[in-house]
Amino acid sequence: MDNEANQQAEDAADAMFHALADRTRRDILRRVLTGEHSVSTLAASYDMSFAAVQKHVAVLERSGLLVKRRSGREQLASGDLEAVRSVRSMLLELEDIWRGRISRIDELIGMPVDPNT
Amino acid sequence: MDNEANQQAEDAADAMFHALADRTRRDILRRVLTGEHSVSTLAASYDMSFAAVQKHVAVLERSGLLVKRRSGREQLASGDLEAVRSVRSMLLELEDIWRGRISRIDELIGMPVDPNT
DNA sequence: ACAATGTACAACCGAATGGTTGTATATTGG
DNA sequence: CCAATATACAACCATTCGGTTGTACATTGT
Repeated sequence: MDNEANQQAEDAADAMFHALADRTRRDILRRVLTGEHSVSTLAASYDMSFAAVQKHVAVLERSGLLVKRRSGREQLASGDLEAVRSVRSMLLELEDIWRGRISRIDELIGMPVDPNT
Repeated sequence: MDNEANQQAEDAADAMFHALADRTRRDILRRVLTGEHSVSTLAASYDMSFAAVQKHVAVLERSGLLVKRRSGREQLASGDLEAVRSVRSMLLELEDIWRGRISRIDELIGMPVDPNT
């Protein structure tokens, strides 16, 4: 597994988790996952400047979790389901790592462990 | 739905996603999910000071993704599977929002959403 | 007893974050 | 054509972040 691609994967993970680590951005993401919203429409929902919301949208866009589409003077944002899925799969991978510990301990101690849940 | 509990949930989400938004911390989490590791052992794996690694461990601990147990002079860290799961469930919730299964966004709209995939 | 080990934490530093205001540039409606 | 709307982006500011070094303290091994 080349370090090249892994590095890019880590960069992507950094960007996505960082994008999710702010409640305003998570809220924006929830909204744009229900359908397209212009940046102005989104901005109207929060108690902060338009520029601040626009920057949050930019962070989400850079992470790939949100996609923008131009329509006249408006920029319509929508959430990217596949990106959300890819984040979830990273978490699943972590859980699989944990399951690896179970089987090892099972071997070592001889104590049968139930590998479900 | 009380804002009290929701606020706490958002705080927890902030902490967990923030903890995950750093590749060193993700790597530490992978290690401690395979089994217990002392902070020194972990620190030896990275090209940075012991204090830096210790702070990363502290961030993970504050987020709940990592738990520490004292054993003599050592502090043994292990990953908390349930916490990882709770993060994954947040992502699943987002995917459910996309599917339109969740009415959840209290304010605003009932935009019709195409319920496939 | 005491030197070595493992951990915690404070103080500091440069860079990044999350917010602001202000300015510039398209696009639209009348 | 012109004013209003929608967006982008720069400059700035306070705070947080990720790293450092240094100090303090408890536990261990000899």
